[in-house]
Amino acid sequence: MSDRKLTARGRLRRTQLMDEATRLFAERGYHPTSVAEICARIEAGKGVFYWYFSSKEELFIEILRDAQRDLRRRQHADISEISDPVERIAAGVRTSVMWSAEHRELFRLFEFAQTDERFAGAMRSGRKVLVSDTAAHLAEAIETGRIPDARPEHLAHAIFGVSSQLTMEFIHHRSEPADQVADVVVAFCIGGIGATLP
Amino acid sequence: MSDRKLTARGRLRRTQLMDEATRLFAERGYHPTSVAEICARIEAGKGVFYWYFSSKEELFIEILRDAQRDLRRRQHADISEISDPVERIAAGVRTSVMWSAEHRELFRLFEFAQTDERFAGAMRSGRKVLVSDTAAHLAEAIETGRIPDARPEHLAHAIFGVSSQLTMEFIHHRSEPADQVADVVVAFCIGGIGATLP
Amino acid sequence: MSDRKLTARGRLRRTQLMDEATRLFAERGYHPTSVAEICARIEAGKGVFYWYFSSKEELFIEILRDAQRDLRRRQHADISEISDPVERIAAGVRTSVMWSAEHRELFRLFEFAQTDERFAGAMRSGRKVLVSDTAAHLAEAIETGRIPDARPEHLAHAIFGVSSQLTMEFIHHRSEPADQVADVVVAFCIGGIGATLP
Amino acid sequence: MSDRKLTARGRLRRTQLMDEATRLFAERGYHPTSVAEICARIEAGKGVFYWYFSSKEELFIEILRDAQRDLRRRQHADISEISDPVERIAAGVRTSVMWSAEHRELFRLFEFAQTDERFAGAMRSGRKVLVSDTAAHLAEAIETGRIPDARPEHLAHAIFGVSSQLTMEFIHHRSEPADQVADVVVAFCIGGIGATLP
DNA sequence: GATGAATGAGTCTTCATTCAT
DNA sequence: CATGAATGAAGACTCATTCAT
Repeated sequence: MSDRKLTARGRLRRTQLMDEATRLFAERGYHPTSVAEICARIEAGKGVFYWYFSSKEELFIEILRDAQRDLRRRQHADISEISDPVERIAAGVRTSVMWSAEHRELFRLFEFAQTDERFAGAMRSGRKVLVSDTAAHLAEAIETGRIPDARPEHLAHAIFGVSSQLTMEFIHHRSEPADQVADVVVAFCIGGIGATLP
Repeated sequence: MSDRKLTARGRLRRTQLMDEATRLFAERGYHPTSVAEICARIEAGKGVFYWYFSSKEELFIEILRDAQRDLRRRQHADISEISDPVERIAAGVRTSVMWSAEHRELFRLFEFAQTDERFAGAMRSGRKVLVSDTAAHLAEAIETGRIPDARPEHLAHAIFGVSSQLTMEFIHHRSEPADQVADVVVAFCIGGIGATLP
Repeated sequence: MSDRKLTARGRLRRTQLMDEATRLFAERGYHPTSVAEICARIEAGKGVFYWYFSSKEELFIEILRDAQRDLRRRQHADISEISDPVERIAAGVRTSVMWSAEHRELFRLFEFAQTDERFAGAMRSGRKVLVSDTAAHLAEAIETGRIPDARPEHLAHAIFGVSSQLTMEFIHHRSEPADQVADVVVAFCIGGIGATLP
Repeated sequence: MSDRKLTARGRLRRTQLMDEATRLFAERGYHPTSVAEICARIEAGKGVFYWYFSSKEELFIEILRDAQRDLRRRQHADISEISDPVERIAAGVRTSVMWSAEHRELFRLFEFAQTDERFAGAMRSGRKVLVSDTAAHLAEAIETGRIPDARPEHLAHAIFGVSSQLTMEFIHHRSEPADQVADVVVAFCIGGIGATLP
């Protein structure tokens, strides 16, 4: 389905569909959003949807994958030149908070996706990638004695938990400035892994 | 609805309904579980359901509230006699991890509830209570100079995030022993708030 | 589905549904008839249908089975007391022509069912039963020297073909009197198997 | 539509379309086969279809007509030189069985076409032609005293019924050799009309 | 208190057909 | 001639909810 060759206009339509769906899914949830409504919003017949996606489910998975890919790309870009592993972790965390602040809708989708059997798999594997990036830096920090010994995976998930929770509560619900929240997250995590920043 | 006076048998029926619903909602999600199925499982007609609950939505909210109440009660019991605020926090965290380990299904329900407009409100207020308990201990710790200055609410949410994430990943998905995971959570959080335990 | 216990009213509803469906399927075909229409005709909501049948397909198969069972019952009744195998065959053929004359709609359903993969199986097994009844009489006739040797199955199917075709053309399309058509069928078949009637 | 002047390539495309449609209709039925699928199979856009046929219905009718024409042509060829009417009938029957054996798919299409209002008409008139060819030979046989008096049309339809049924069951389903089945058909029919072959 | 039955709006999806390019 | 894209009516089926008995 997603491998069909599309014209320029086709690509546009497909993107419209994904954007609108993302918005609606985030606003009212996956189940309460109907295919019909997504189409209506972009002023297209119900049929277009099925020209570009084979099912509502497939569309959602596609959105999820795209988003995870995007976040990861950005983290790589922001981190690549940093040599100290702890600073790398701090930068990665900051990036992820900022990204979530900018993509409120995608963030919500991630939350939901974790709770539905059908998408939990896709989410888990996506999260695994993100988390194991962090875990690698942590392993390096432990080996070089920068932080005390511990299981990198445990720490990486803890970091992930802090970022998610604070982003959701303070950025999305209370609209505090994203960079200040990021500071808090970084501080907590650095303390949590037993490191100090110069 | 919930204030109706029930006979002993009535109370039993009601509890059966809630238990079965909890199981099914956790297993396959709220939307994919139909009222008909819940009733079928306890071998009752669909009418029974509407005798005890005015809607599927109400039932779910009731489940949520019960669960939050239960967790809080347990935390109070486990904490009440501890005088050091940091130790109190540690004990509270440990309790919450253990509780989540024992109530896998309720934990999943919490996750979902956060993602649906209809239940997010109920969840937020419930979480607020839990979190503000922790925040109170943190405020005390800050005032008494046990930990460096910071916004208690920020820290409380960070703690909540670590507990949730590690519980989900390591206890529910990977089945690591709950108390060991609790140790990790506690250690990370103590470090995160800048404290040390004797 | 079909094993649900029904009240008197329930049984009535179910029968109404089957009758109306039979009529519509026969009139315009299986595919062109929608579940919605069947329900509308008996002035019921779309949901009733699915209370009694798990799918449109299941309903059709049920109709088919009922009909085959009915025809067979009637043949048994009409034949049981006849001792000469050839006369038994003649009587059976006559019964089947008369039955088809009376149940024009069911006859049409049989025709269609043969052409659709999903129902061909059910039809084939139903037809097999009918045909093998005839084949048994033929075998007896051959053994007792009443008719020349030949494969009973071949003959039975030939008889089946003659009945079907003449019923369809002359009774259903041209409305000739059923008993006269039955005479023709019997005469042709008796000649076909190489017998003579006293 | 069908009278449009086509280039060589156009004729090829049109034939491909008909062949593929015949195959698919026979395999899974008329309704379950979509225009899109037919086009996909010959690797053409959906537009092509509507360049050559004005509708799915028209295509099907065209297939039907072509087939009936072909069968009739072949019967004429096989019969033309035979002077005895009974032998002519026997030869015609044999031809029709052999043709059906070779064109399994078309045979299935005929069966279905009879059951759908839209095509029943086309089928009936086609069958009428075939049957009245046979009826003519029968009339001659009756006039010349070769067989006992009876209504030629009745007999012709009976013959048709025997051929169809035995072909379907023994050739198409049980794969018995076509010529042996043809022998059975011929024998039964000769007996049925009260004739004997020298 | 409880049940079988009914309702009908709403869901996803399919498909014949049309049309701009 | 051909294609990719679009349309939207129609279809099968689900489900929360209601109600007569």
